[in-house]
Amino acid sequence: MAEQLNEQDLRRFEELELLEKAGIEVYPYSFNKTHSTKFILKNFNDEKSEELFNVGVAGRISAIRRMGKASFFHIADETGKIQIYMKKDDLPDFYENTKLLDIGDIIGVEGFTFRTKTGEITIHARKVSLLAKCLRTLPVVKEEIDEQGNRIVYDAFADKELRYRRRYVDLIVNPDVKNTFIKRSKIISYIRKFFDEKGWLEVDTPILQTIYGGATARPFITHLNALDITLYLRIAVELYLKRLIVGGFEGVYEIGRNFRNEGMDRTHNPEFTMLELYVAYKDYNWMMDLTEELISKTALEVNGSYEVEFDGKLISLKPPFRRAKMFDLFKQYTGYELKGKSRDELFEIAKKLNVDVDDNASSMKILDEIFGAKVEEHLLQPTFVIDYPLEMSPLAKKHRSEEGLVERFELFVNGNELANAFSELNDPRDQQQRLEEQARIRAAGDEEAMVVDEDFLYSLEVGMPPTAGLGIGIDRLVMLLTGESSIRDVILFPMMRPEKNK
RNA sequence: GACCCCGUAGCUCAGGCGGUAGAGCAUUUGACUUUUAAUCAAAGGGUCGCGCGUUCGAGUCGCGCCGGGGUCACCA
Repeated sequence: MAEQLNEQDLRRFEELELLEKAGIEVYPYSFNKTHSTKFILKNFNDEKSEELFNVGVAGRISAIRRMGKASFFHIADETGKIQIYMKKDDLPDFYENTKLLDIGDIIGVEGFTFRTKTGEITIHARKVSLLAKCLRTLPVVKEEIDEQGNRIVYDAFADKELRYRRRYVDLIVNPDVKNTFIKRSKIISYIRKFFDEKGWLEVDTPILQTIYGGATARPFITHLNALDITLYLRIAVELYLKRLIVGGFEGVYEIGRNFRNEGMDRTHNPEFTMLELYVAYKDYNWMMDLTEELISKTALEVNGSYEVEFDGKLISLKPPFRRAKMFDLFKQYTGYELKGKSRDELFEIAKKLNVDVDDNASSMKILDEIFGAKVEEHLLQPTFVIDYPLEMSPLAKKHRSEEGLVERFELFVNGNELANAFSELNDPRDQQQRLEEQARIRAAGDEEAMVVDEDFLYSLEVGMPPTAGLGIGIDRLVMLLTGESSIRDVILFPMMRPEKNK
């Protein structure tokens, strides 16, 4: 991308020098900002305008309308925009310099608040200070409010590549982007509050791990020079949080970054934020109730409503959520009873359903394919899919009454997986067998199968109480609650291929 | 990884039938002391993503590469 200075950028560097020559301190050290623009707009009272007679506001110039010996600016701070009125008579020494101000410059304005003829609350400047010059031309976005009160945006900054690579510009120019990330922050802090009130402990466990586990995925590999060993960036926090349950904590959670060295698309970024929660003495039924409470309350907290619009589809997060056993869903949407079927029978059924499967696919793989092709699309409204086949879930406890199944649920919303939870497997003998089975699959060439973690097995032998565990993909939850359909729109700095210098 | 679409001025986009590049905003100059997509007048600004080829001539056609978006696959 162009790092060169264009005509307009050159002019800005020139203006900086002209301002400096005019005796202006172009990079001062601070500014006495007394009010936010939002506060002023909310609290200005025409009857008592003297209350906001001495204000200091600061922000970035977003619009300029010069009219000879008077000018109107808009400046934007974190909370919003406010109009500034500058008049030559009131700024005798500075007014000439206002010609050297550009859209994007950061200024501080001291003055009094009034309402213009056309009714807009405005700061009448008594003193204007340059706080930082914007030396790079920003996209110019113009806005109009129509009679219905709708915001019409002209020439919005729309180039996705530049918006992601220069998120700071995106944030300056596209106010909705800022709102998305404010909402993201609110979602995460609400979840913390919700868990903290339950008395559970937020913990930090290693990101650099000698053995990675807790999920099936390929890791990022790195090296620790001090010990000359290979380390992996974590793909999940599961096994460490369970060790803490063994250690005697009864409720622990972690909200943190996981790293998976796999494909990137609309719902996958190589690093993503995961929430995991483990609570002792509980099972997955209890966890289902909790998940429902958490998701619905979070929606209400940040959106003021259980309803979410996604791609024009209306989704209701009002509890209770639908609960359906996995094999009942298969029966409902394919017409076939798949429970207890052999691998070859499943293969035949998949063919009849026109689901593409590899000739040598395992029965798990076939079930997964059929689920993805025939069932997921029906799970628009929140649905707990319950009781998965054992082979798909090496860390989940065997079902108390159903042979071949585990006590596991996944929450689907809008056809996407949002949460995954089990009654955690705490029998070390069973866990050992399952991990050894994973190791066999791995040896047979599946790079994503799990690695045996001997210390984790040792911890189970020390004894883990019955425990319920939950994982929620925070990025996907944020997507759901903001209506964004790309994970890149809910991650501030999404992974991008580096630009090549030409 | 496969396929489809896109890449033209700082931004948003037009041109695409091959003849040497256009609009709006932004910028510069001038006018304007309550404007608000301010207005009016004039001017400047482009290796048309990069490279190779076809052609008298390529932004336009072909091939390759780079970057982005989307669909699928892989994956949770």
